[in-house]
Amino acid sequence: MSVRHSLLAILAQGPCYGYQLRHEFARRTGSVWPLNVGQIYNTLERLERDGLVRRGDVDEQGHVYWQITDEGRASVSQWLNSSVARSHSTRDELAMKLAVAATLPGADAIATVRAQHAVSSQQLAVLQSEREERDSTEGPEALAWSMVADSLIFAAEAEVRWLEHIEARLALHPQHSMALELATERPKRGRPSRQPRSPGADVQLAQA
Amino acid sequence: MSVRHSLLAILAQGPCYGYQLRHEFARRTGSVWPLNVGQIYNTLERLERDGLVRRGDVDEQGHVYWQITDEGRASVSQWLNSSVARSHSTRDELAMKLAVAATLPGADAIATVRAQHAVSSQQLAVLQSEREERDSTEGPEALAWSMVADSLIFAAEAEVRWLEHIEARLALHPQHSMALELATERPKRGRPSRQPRSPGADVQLAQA
DNA sequence: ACAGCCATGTAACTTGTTACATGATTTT
DNA sequence: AAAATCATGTAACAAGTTACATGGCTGT
Repeated sequence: MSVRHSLLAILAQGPCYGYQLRHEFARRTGSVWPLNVGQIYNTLERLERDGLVRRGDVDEQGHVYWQITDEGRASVSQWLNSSVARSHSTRDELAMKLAVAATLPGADAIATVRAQHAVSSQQLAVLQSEREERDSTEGPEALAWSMVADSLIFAAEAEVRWLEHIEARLALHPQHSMALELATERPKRGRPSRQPRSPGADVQLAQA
Repeated sequence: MSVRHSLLAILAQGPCYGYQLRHEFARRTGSVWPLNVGQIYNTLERLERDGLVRRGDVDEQGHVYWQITDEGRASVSQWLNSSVARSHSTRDELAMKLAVAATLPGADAIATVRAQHAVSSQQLAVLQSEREERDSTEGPEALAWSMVADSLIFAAEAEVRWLEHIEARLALHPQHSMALELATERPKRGRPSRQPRSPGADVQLAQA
């Protein structure tokens, strides 16, 4: 929903045409999240379908200017005045993956965590050096970029710290103390337990 | 992709039926990300379509057990052995929103940041107290939960710190030093600049 | 008998995302 | 003339998500 809302918010500043929108979005987000041009036109059509935007004038060059509607303006205000609900709604890909991996009897969770740690640390270092390089740059665009960059850095730092935290935790426990076998007895309503699976038929998740 | 992969990884442990998969997923992720049952069946059908899973036996109770294929096993291994690419691919909803908001001349970015800060701090506090409450609980499920909980807490802490960081930054600068008017001159290829917009026709983004 | 959970499934829909077709203009 | 960029659009698809229909079983 964030791309959609961002484009709408930009349109609240004044009519834009497709390519211009892409440019404005890039300026405001430091070009961190590249936007496929096609997505702009898709999003515009969907916004039009929802009555938040309408096709406006076409200039001599053939540029199609889109303008926001009153309903669209209201939607932008609502967006800016509401807060982003995190935690329980947002699914964190990495947390989900590592939680699942850690509870998989066949998998080597520590290796997965260590590999991720190497990559995440590297990414963090890249972000930090980029940040330092551009620190001297001035102007509103640079400010916008540094805001986004800081967000990435803060998030990456937290990620690395979390990875170190759980690595230590996993290292403490013997081998697979988090391993969860498939629950054979159903939670409620007594049902006949499944025939025990043949022991060899289990996972072979050796790191390929 | 994470739900899909998680379900497949669980199936690598042995055949499961739909509801069971939901239960196993919940156990492994501390029930933090509730999964609509319908999504399980959708995902299973899509995994089947992609050859990663096949319909297996049906027991006396009518439970349809799904089993992973060799291709599916390969996919799980690949998942576990690859790292999650963050930063440039992942779009952070909040970072994107606040970057856009901060560059919108009509919007009160500081107010938006402060409102978000209140909500995020509150959410962090809730997470931390939940974490403390459950700290004494034992067993693999509790470990799995605490892993996910820590991830949420680390991320929330980073979010709050970032919000404080940018609030200070925004407070320093006069009023709208990050404001970005729509670029009237196109970047390259000299094109006639658009007729200047009428001054009153601009945004009225007073907080509703 | 009835409410509620277990269980499977289907249909519709959302955003995001990419690949492609088409043409104008501009730079080299 | 060729290559690159600007610009608009279309078609298809992925993953996630929800609402709903349909039964069976179970506890009260």
